[in-house]
Amino acid sequence: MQQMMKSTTQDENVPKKGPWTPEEDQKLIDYIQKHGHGSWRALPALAGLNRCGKSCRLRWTNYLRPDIKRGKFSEEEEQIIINLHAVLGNKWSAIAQNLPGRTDNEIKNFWNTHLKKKLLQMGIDPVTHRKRTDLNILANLPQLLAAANFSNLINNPWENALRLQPDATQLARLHMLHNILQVLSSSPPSNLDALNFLGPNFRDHQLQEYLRMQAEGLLSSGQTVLETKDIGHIQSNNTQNLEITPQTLFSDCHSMKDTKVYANSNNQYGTSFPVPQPTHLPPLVPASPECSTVNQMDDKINPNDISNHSSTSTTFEAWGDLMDDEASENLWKDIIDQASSQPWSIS
DNA sequence: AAAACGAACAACCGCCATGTG
DNA sequence: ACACATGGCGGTTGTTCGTTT
Repeated sequence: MQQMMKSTTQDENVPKKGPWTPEEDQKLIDYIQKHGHGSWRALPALAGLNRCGKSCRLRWTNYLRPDIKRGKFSEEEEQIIINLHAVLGNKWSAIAQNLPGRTDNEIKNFWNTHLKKKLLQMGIDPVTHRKRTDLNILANLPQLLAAANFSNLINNPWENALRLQPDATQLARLHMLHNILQVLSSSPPSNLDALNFLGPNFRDHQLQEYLRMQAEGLLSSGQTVLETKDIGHIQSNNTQNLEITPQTLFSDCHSMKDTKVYANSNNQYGTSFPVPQPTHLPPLVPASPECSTVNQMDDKINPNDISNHSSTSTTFEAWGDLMDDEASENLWKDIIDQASSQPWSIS
């Protein structure tokens, strides 16, 4: 209550906060129409407003500007936003430049309140713009539980609860590996050798784990089984030069395959795809955006990625965030470091 | 009728990049 | 090269309003 009083009782020296009154709006409009905004910092005093310059700027750019289009977003605008978001991520200002009359703030709000939900209802992850697969993890739960000794669970529930957590982490890692292997094995056979870029530690340790889990049926049933001969092939060719590209490796992560992005000198983007399509591989999609630790990955999808690979290293950093734990921190750091040092990774 | 709740959106905050002296 | 000012940006919070109980 005291806080309420504080905000309503205006100190002359402290710039006012909160909603703008029609009178304030009119003062701002009048001043800018007569003089232009000039320096935003100087504007409030000159316009007779008890606001900070920043507040005036935001009020003008987001609400009062005469070229602002208000009202509901059209279907076409919706589609443009969705398409651009798939490419640009949360680059609201860049998206706004392709929607005349709409502000970045308006688009951001519209995304957060409408489009995000709409995509979720359609079963599309609003972060990755791919079909959601977080249920895949849930689908594995019965197998995970089966893997744990059920009688022990009854006798000693706490010990088993502690055991189960690392198993889940390991499973997540193996899913990651599985996806990498699938991408590699779907490429020409020589590219399978590229797995070696992950380094001997990774290869020996994780492949063994992968095979073990596969043998024990801990990988989800719909996934392609990697044959042992392929593993042997990988293991026997350590020295071959690498041809793998981020596009190859991440074709599973990003739906950029058929996407063309155009950018003009005004930083305006255009895309030539309707809606990103799922690829043939089981996607490597984080769970819901709200609880995912790899949300940042969507930021890695930007037009620059298409023309060069400047953000590849940060993509691997995101992987690092996902994968890290104390037990195998060094192992995964090795992987990330090695991947980052590849020719296609520009730091 | 009114309290509780949730959706929508305006506004703010903090960080960062850029320009300027 | 450095410090400072300014403006842009994305994330978050606060307020309002409609709906439900």
